[in-house]
Amino acid sequence: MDKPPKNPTSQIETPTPKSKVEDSPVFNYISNLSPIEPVKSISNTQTFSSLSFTSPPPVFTSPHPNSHKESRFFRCHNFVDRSKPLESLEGTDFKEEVVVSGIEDLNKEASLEDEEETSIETSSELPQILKSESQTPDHSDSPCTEDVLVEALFDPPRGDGDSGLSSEDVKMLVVREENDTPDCGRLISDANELLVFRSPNDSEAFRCLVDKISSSERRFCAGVKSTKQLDINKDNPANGSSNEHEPLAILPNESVFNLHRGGMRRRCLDFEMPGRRKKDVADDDQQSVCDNKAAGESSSRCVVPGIGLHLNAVAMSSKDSTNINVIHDYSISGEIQKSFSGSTTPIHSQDAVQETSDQAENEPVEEVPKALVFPELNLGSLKKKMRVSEQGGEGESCKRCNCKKSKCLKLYCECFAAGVYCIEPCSCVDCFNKPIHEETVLATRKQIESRNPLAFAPKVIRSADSIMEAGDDASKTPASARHKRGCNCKKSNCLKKYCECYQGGVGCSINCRCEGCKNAFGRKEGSLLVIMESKQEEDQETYEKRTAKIQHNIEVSKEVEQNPSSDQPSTPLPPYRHLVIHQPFLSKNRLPPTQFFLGTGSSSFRKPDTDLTQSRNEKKPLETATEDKTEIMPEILINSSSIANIKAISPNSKRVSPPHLGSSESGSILGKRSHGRKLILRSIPAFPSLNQNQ
DNA sequence: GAGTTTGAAACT
DNA sequence: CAGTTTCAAACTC
Repeated sequence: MDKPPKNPTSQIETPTPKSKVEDSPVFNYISNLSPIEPVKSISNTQTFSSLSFTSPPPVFTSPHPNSHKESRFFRCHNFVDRSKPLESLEGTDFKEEVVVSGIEDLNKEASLEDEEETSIETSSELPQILKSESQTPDHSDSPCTEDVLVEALFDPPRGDGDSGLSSEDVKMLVVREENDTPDCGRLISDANELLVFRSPNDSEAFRCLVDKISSSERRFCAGVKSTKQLDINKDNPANGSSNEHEPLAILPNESVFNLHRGGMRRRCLDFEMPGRRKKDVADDDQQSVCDNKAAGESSSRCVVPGIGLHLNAVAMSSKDSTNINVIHDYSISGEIQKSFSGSTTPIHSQDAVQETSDQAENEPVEEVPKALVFPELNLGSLKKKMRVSEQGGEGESCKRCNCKKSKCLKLYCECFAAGVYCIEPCSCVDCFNKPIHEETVLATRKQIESRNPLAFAPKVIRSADSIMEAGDDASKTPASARHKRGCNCKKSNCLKKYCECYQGGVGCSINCRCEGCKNAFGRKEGSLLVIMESKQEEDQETYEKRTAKIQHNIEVSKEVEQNPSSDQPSTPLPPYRHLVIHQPFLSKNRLPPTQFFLGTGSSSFRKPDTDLTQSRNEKKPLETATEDKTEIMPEILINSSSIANIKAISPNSKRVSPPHLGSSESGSILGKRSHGRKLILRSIPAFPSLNQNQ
């Protein structure tokens, strides 16, 4: 707030940039190619801004988390935008979107699973909204379906409880949309991609990550909101005089996205977690939203399991992974619909019902869920959190801190680090990380960001590649993700949560300075190589199996699609799906499969700016990747076997992930990698990074 | 629940 | 940039 160091401009610029961007030939080109619209550019800026909260540029810099998701989101939103110009958004439509988005956010935070489930359940409303949107003439294009799908998936919340929509409804929607749009296939694929991205990032961390920031912002915003309504640019969704939508409404689409994702979730989480935060008085609005949603839907959303605020991956990783998985299933492109109709929906729905049983979800999904969940993570830290939070699902999601001396204004504080306000459950002393001290929080945040622009970025970045990775092991491999900076473990051998890599469910990478690394998710050193080698061995052995499995899964999925009635628990969602889903997050303890090497988009971490751009770029590619998914898996496997070849291999240039084996994350390498990887961009030729435009 | 261990974050 | 200190989570008992 005080002074936006560098980036502040980005926020401010957001408005202007749009025009510029739009005008630019590149923009036009892009817009033509992809569903992305001008809004997108805006969104980007906003999103970042949102991330940074009101002003913090640094946040923007931290690209990863958000960026991935954002880019995708943009699309979705974009689509919305398309249908409705920003202005229109302001109108009623806007509310709808907002609501949806808000829901999404919540879901994301909570957990992808919930999202999906909720989406299904709650979808009743959503569908309508979606429909309306989809109906919009603009959408005739593929985007519509995509958006719709995406939203549907994410939407969750609203209300519902609902009920009503069950997997069938969702299916209907999907189908309907598909029918509507000729390009359904593409759309679907896109949607899948989008979904995929979200999920991971979710990290992500995407989802998270990013999400974290956004969420954090949201919280902050909540606090701020009272103070600032005007700051549209900033993000402050907070304005929210009244309900959710207001703040959101204020924000441009992008902001909305961000808000939805991040802010909404966090708030919800916050509230939820504790049983509801009291703190966020300001958040009341938000709460109302959450509550509404939660209440309506059942707290499930909010509760959502666990999702933690933390965006970063850690907390999320475990559970989220499950969620993500689910999403992925849906997401899986073309097949998504199938999946919906097929096992997935029912599964999810079931899960949703159980909500709490995120893990349970897995059942239907098959392996993924269980595998995904980090055993340790959940057990360990979650334990505490769980305890504190108490509640069900929520508990975990929200992180609580126990700061005694830092006043929750340093990165020592998990809440602060996650970009969220401390809430009741926190046991912190002299906490300044509250809406009441918004200014202080923001100022502090800026300071920290000034020192390290990526300070608030998700620690664990999960690249799309991760998805790819999956493999049979998918459940196992978390690898795709990498820790931003790497760990420095000396005594824990990277086998305990002391290790951020391990905690995040990712393997150690070159960036790590750990000693005696035994990270179950992947060792460093040679780890990459080692892993690869080991993997190669496995791969050779398993590769065939995996590929067979994948194919089998595909077939199954198809069958399932054909026979929707039969849920396939296992769901055959194509293995990839599972894999992808699984992988992104923590896959079980296992390892890290080869993928890391690839790219793991995460790699980008180190260099913030570059990373950002890269990451963004990567993200895009990721989207494109969806197509490849089916192939990707195999490719991945292949890669694992012969990473070196990868680059050369990528024929279409689709995946050019440079195998930086070692590089997995290394910053310098990262940059390269990202480039390589991202390539794919099918729809998008080469996006100039939107952010960059900013 | 208290105390210890650990490693990130912050500081010098 | 390296070394040290501070801090809070993770872990152990």
